[in-house]
Amino acid sequence: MEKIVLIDGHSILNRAFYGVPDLSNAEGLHTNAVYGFLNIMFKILEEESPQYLAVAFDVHAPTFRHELYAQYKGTRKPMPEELREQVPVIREVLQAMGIKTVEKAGLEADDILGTLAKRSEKEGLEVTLVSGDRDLLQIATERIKIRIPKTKGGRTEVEDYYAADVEAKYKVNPIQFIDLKALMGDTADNIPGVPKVGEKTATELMLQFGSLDNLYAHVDEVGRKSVRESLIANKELADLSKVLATIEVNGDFDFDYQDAKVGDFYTEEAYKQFQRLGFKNMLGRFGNGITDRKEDYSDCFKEVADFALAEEVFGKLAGAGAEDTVAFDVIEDSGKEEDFVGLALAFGEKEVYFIKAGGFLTKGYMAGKLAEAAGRVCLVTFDIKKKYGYLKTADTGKMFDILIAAYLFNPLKSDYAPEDIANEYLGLMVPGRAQLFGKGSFRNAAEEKGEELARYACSLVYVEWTAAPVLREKLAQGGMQRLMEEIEMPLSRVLYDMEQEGVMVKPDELKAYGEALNGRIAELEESIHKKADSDFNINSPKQLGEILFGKMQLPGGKKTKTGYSTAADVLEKLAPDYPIVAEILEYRGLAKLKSTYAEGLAAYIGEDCRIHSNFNQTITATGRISSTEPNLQNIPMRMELGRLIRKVFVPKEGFVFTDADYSQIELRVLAHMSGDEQLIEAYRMDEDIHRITASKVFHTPFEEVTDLQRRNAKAVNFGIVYGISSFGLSQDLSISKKEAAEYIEQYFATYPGVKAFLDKQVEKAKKEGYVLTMFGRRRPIPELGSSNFMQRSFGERVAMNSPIQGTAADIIKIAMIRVWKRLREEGLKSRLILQVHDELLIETAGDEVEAVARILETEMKAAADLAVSLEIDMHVGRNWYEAK
DNA sequence: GTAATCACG
DNA sequence: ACGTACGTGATTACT
Repeated sequence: MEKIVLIDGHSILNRAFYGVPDLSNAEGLHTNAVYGFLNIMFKILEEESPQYLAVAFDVHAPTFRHELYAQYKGTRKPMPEELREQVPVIREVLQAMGIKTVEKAGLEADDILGTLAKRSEKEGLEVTLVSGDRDLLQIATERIKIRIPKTKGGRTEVEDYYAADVEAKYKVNPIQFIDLKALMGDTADNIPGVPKVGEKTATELMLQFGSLDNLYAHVDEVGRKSVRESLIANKELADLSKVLATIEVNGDFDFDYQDAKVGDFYTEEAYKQFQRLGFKNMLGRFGNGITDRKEDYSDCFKEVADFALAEEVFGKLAGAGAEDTVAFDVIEDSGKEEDFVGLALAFGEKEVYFIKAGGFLTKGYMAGKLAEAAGRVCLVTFDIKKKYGYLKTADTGKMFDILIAAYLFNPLKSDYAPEDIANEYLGLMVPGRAQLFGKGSFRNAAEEKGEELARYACSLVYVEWTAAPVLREKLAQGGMQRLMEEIEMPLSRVLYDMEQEGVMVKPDELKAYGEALNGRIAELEESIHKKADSDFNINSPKQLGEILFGKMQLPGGKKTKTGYSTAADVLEKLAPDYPIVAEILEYRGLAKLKSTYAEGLAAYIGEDCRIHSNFNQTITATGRISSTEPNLQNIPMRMELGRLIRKVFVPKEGFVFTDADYSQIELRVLAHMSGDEQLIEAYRMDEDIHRITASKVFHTPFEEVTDLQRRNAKAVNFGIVYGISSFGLSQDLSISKKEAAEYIEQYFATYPGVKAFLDKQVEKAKKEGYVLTMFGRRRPIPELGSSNFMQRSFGERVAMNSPIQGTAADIIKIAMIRVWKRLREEGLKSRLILQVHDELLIETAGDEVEAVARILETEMKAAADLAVSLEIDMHVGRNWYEAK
């Protein structure tokens, strides 16, 4: 069936304005609302693929409903200037994209949409109506879907309503929804409603009487006296509200569906508009090929097809000197020989080559040539960690990874694809891999789309070669040159080695561990099903919530929008009183251990009996490393049963594990960065820091601090690092918000330097838009510009936390590099194999235990020079359990 | 593909 | 009044 998408122009623009942080283009024109509007529109279009599209706008002329409203309450609240100036802009952009806009004097956008929706439905079209305004829910039917986009946590989510969904949510059908609104009113839409009647009462009244007319016909049957009297006294207001709430569905205007046919949005004109507005990452939607509309460099791309040319290209590489920069990329999906499809090299903007694999280019030959150049020539690539296998050398001094550089420049992005980097830093459009080959492999592309593959490979190294100096310069300007050269680039080499080494696990013991859980899991499952008198799926939060809070009527239901919350903190409160809840918690714990750890880890054990996890360097917002496939940074520790899994992580024959972790590195970093004398002094005392804090905060002699006081002080210490809020602390300690606030106040009175430091971070972030670690790593905080309270508060906490967490991350990275170097330089057999944020694990040769201990101790402590000492805890053991 | 849950620092 | 601790990744259920 054909489909039409109708968009409520002003309402979506409005949503976008308040949902997207303030943006402006080079001319200083505000663009955030236009940007957000287009994002929402593209998302909807991708999901719906309609044949027709139209956007409705209000005309700025008085309308019937405006007048009624004016009689009721003066004039409409004025639009902020920053938004007002964007209204003509979005119209121009839509026009440039060939998108139909509709407006009609005397009709509001709502009325146009209502009319078009009903008309289109009669024409036999499926209708999707996009608005930020719940008013339009009254239009919903089985074939008219209302979509309401919401910005949540930075990204847009869309709520969908067919008629049935309206009923499910509001308990009234779309027609009754008008009367419901008339009763309860809506301040956002300037519908007065009946005083004393809010959402709850209105819903009750609608359920009882079915309609506004029927309600007034039987108004004396209304139970509550105050409501009844208000209804009678305000009948006129109710009628007015109903008129205000009713959307016109028989508007009188012409609409030619041919004008609304979806065509190619990506016109020359639209391109110019997007460029003017500075929407670089949307430029990627236009066409294929490098088309910056100035010069098409792809003319200079060469696919190397004969041996002589290949020799010439490799000769160029061999002839390149220390001052020359060569960008290279290996085109492959895995390290397997058969997946290798070619090598791309760029010696300059106009010297770009793709050498196809096979024939005269083997992987070994390529590796030899690359290794020869490595360390001698400036080498640039994207994601260098994947290429160290070919480069051999451990010296990263002359290497530059544009992926890492782009990450450092803005660590908040979820994707740093080369084509995005080209867009952002070069203002260039290049075809992305997915765009050219979809999900297909390179090998497949080589067979079926040889020409595109060559072009892709060439544009890849072209981008690398061209973007590297731009990024270098940007990093230098941002004060991150040393961070890049001395920390991140060397670290990438360390991470490569760690991935190669992997960690040995005992498959049989892991299997036995998993099987040992089965008995108890089955026992708990049976008991839970019996107690609930239902064979439901305990793993389904939805079913579980319905059983516990619905069927069994346990107290404390409600929480998430999709149903009852069954999270551990909710269940833990019930566990003492309800055996079934305690069993569910135990079941959950065991199921997690079995699925994620016992079975999950087993799937990653290689033929060498080792797990080679990925250590990602360009994921986190703060500078930490992350681990995937599998995540080895969240192996159980806190509970004994889970902790036992660590016994299956073992060193190889003749080796032991040495594990060293920093003692409270974040708090020490805080002491240093804040310069708080009291906190620094506390650390110099070389005593239990939480106990000292408790003693100071609760004015208790050190020796008399109770366990509870210590526990509370510890929680406050953690809270400070997280960007304290009294609510968060109260949740953690199960105390009142007031008490939590008092703890915090006492804490700040004790450590005034800490308070000053945290305030300064927030202030800086508000002024500059970012915060810094000790080593110059930046974390931008766009949330602070938000008009949304919650987002802004989040931004404030992030401003407090990031410098601390990020500096700690910097320090352990430095330690890793230093430890790794020493192990190599001293010719030791021991290897760094894991990092868990504040912890390093070394697979230590039996005869190197003392040397390794010395290296860890020295290098971890010397990684940074702080006002307080860096302390470590170190253990040696036959497995990870014993070593930790 | 997203939400809920829970493992770690 | 707003509704929260900071940073991650894997699994499961379900749309």
